[in-house]
Amino acid sequence: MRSGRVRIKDIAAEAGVSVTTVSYILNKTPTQTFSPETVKSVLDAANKLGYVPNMAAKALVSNRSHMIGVVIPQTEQHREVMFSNPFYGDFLSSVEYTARQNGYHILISGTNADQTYIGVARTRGLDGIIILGMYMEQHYDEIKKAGMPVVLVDCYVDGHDFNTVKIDDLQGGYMAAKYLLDKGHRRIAHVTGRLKERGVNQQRMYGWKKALEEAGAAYDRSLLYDGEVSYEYGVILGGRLAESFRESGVTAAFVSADIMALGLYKGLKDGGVSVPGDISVVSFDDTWIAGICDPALTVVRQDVALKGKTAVEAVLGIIDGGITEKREIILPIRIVERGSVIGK
Amino acid sequence: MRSGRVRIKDIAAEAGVSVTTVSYILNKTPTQTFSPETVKSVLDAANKLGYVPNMAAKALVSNRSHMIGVVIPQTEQHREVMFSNPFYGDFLSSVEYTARQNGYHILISGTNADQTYIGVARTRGLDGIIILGMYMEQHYDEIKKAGMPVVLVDCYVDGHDFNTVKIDDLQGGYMAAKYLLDKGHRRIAHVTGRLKERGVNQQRMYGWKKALEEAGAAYDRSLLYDGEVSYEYGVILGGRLAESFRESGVTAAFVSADIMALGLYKGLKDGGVSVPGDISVVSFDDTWIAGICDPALTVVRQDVALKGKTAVEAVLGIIDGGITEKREIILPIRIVERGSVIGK
DNA sequence: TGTTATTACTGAAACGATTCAGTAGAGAGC
DNA sequence: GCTCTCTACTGAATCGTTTCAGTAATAACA
Repeated sequence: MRSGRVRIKDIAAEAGVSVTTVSYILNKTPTQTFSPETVKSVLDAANKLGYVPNMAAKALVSNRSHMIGVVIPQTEQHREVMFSNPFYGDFLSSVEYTARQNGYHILISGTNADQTYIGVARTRGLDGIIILGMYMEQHYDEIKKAGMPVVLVDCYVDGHDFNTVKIDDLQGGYMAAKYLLDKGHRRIAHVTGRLKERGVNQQRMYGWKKALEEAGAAYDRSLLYDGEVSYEYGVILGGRLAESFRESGVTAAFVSADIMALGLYKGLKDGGVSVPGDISVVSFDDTWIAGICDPALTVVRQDVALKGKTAVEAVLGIIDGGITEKREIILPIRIVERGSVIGK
Repeated sequence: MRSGRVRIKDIAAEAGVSVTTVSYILNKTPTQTFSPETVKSVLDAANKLGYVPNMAAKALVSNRSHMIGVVIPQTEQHREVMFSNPFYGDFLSSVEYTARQNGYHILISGTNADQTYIGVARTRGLDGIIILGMYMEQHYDEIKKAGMPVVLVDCYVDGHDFNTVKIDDLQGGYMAAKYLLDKGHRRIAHVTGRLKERGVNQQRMYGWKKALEEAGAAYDRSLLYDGEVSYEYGVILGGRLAESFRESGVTAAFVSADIMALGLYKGLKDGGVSVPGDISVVSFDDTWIAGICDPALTVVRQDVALKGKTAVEAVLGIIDGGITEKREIILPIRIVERGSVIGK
């Protein structure tokens, strides 16, 4: 049943040339020249026999797996990779596509206790890795030592010399709050998650705070709603916001992720608070769900697909040797106005 | 900078034993016995040197890559793998997790014109593949010939002898329509996509039709709304449904995917038709978005995570040689009542 | 004491590619 | 006719494992 594997050796026999010749011709090695007839006979033989290269053998000798790893955060309660998070989904679609266009495959993996991702990466011989939003000081040395091309996405840990792709999250938070301030809002809550971690949310919060302070608008701890970046926490925090709605005087909220914003909608609605009637909402990211809720979310938009593409190109740039110096790529963001904000 | 790779040979030298011994000890080969001291010295040496196995070499000699491929449908307009589709996202999370628990990694890939997935699978030496919802008669022979462990998920093409994991989609459609009929609805539209393809949607439609016919309820072509399985098409079809709402007498709709149901909500709302006030909606799948819309969707629920887990276990069963006969696994479904249906 | 098992370990051939370091023959230049 | 350069091609080592087929030494059995 199992089709006996065709090897380069079989092609060589069929075409009456050496294994070396077949390898050179199949790989179109530019430094080697062959007569058109030889080329044709090798190609024909390969075709006729149904040759399929063996990546394991290629990888072993060339030390190139043509795979890049993608590390996606997991939380403790969530032992699975969160493909369903729209941000990760959009990002991965783009990463997979760009990699594939360049002849690479991606190996997505969460990490578990007994295996660090870098261990997997070395075992699998990954050519490079893209690490998404990891709070990774503890892994820094290990990664460094592995000497593997690495691109960090959305990483705010410093003291490393890895290449980075990100947006200006502080500026994004600032834009969001400024936008609401310009619309006449004065008490603007911020709904976010994992604020203690040195990540994008912390930056967005700083931006929000900065805008409030600059405008001389009230800023106090009670305006800050911190939880997890999830729909469920959006609901919870929305509930809290609704509860204190009357006395707090809050008229707008800046939410640091679309998925939380949807939860917030639900929490507010259940608490009898309407969007944007009672509270205007600005969200962040502009994943595909931002457009499908009601009212559609006004957001600070980042191009997640571009981010994925850029990350792949960056890691490929290191792998192929072009890029050697440390580089930080900051992608643009902008406000996209939809229906979740009204002026005050 | 780059840490010189540690090989088994280096461990052997360090521990003063042969390469063979190291290999056996590291792999805990059950047929081989060694003295405790030897075992310890090898393990210590491996640890001290920071040994990381080389999967490419392992794969080359053992013909096992410990990777399984996952094929996710792409459409023509969508050249990227649709991670963002909640169904695929939920499925992949589960597949990745289950695979990882079993020491496997998954290779997700779309296909492009010049490379069939099976070609990738053979080149990469994948140990097995999970094919999701593919209308794959044209690939049947190729896959068959590759002699690779395959599990088909949600596949309704017959004449093959591959293992299959699915639900009873016809029964699911029947349940949805029956549920609405029992609630007193008589004119029940069906909103779906890619009906011409021999896939799950066709089956669900047959089930819907069967229930209508059994109940002696009206069934005519005008009740059928066919498009693509996407949010956008949900909006379009919702718009059409809203347009003809007054004269059609439709009071309920059975939608064949959550993502379309969300679109339908939007289309109906824009057309001035309310859910469930004017039209009750039953959706299908129960992905994470089914609970977050308003009103939350009453759905025919399938356990997508279980489906992913089952698919991985099935393919692992073939790989490890346990399962050889053709098997068809049908997972259970049930109605989950939420807020999108009212009685008539 | 001689045969047979058992334990602990090893040598070397694979696996399927790549690529360095050639070689043989033809043509050019003088 | 001699060297030199090119073109077209090849032999063999190498990548890091696994695993078959041993071997030598000791223990068990008759």
